[in-house]
Amino acid sequence: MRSSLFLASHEGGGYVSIREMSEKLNISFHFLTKVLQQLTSAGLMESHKGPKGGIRLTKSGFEVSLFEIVAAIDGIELFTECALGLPGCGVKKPCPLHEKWADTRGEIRKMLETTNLVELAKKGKELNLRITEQGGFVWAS
Amino acid sequence: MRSSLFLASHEGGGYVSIREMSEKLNISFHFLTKVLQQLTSAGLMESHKGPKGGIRLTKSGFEVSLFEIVAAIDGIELFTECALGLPGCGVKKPCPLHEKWADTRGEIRKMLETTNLVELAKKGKELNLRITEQGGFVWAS
DNA sequence: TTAAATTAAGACAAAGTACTCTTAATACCT
DNA sequence: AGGTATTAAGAGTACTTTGTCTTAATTTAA
Repeated sequence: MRSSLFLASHEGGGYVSIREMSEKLNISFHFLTKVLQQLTSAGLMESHKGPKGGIRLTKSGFEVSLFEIVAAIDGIELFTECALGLPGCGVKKPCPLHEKWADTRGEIRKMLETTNLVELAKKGKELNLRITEQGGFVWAS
Repeated sequence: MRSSLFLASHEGGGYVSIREMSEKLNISFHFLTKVLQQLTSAGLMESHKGPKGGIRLTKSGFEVSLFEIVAAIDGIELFTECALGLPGCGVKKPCPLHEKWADTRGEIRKMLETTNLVELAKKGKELNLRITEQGGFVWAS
């Protein structure tokens, strides 16, 4: 999410090197690379090798919601599975928690789905909100 | 949660053996024992050794919310930590997601806090809702 | 055409979580 | 008192997740 926000705030929309991003966000280069590979294969980002290469949001990535990022990294099990772990739990064969949990996970999902990456980055830049530990307010130029 | 619901539906309120519960709920005996130890040391349940021994909800355990069960097993980090993992994220030094995530985790917490164990068990018994995989509707007698 | 700068991929390692097993402690019953 | 049924505790194992490292592939630029 932090890397996605970083890229979304990158006005030019050009490629940003993973090395640079890893330093600005204080994330291990190799680890960040792995995460970005996942987001790339999910179609949210695209990469380019070689000098002047790097990574950027795809066109659709710019309009992507936080939900799609979560889904790409963690999957959607959270939003589909029974709170008690019972297989096949649903309206037909519900567990006692089914209804309440369905509501609640719906709220979580709604929040993620209605939160747009670019909006969030814009707000972050305007209000100078932080995306690094140090409270450094590092946004892509 | 399943074991707590099972005990909450146990009318007499007497001790139920872990062995019996593990068989009815289809949970490994040793594993269930560990989980129940956590709930016991959190004060939600009390145990008794020897023949006729077992485990039961404490007085307060009967009025406990799901939140207390979650807190005893998984801790409360989910309800206090920053969605981006930034230390010290709060109203003073917020991340761009802070407000939305604070709202959402509040919803989750509210649901858990306002859901009472005994109520849930009662509803479960009345509507014959399941707490086992097989769709067996096994509630304590 | 070669060197350098980059990401990709997969093997590897470490840490954390979930689960199991063995032994000890305790309580009941005869 | 002694045997048996039970939970407690801690060590141990296995699985999953997280994170790292090495090597390969690709692209640019001189």
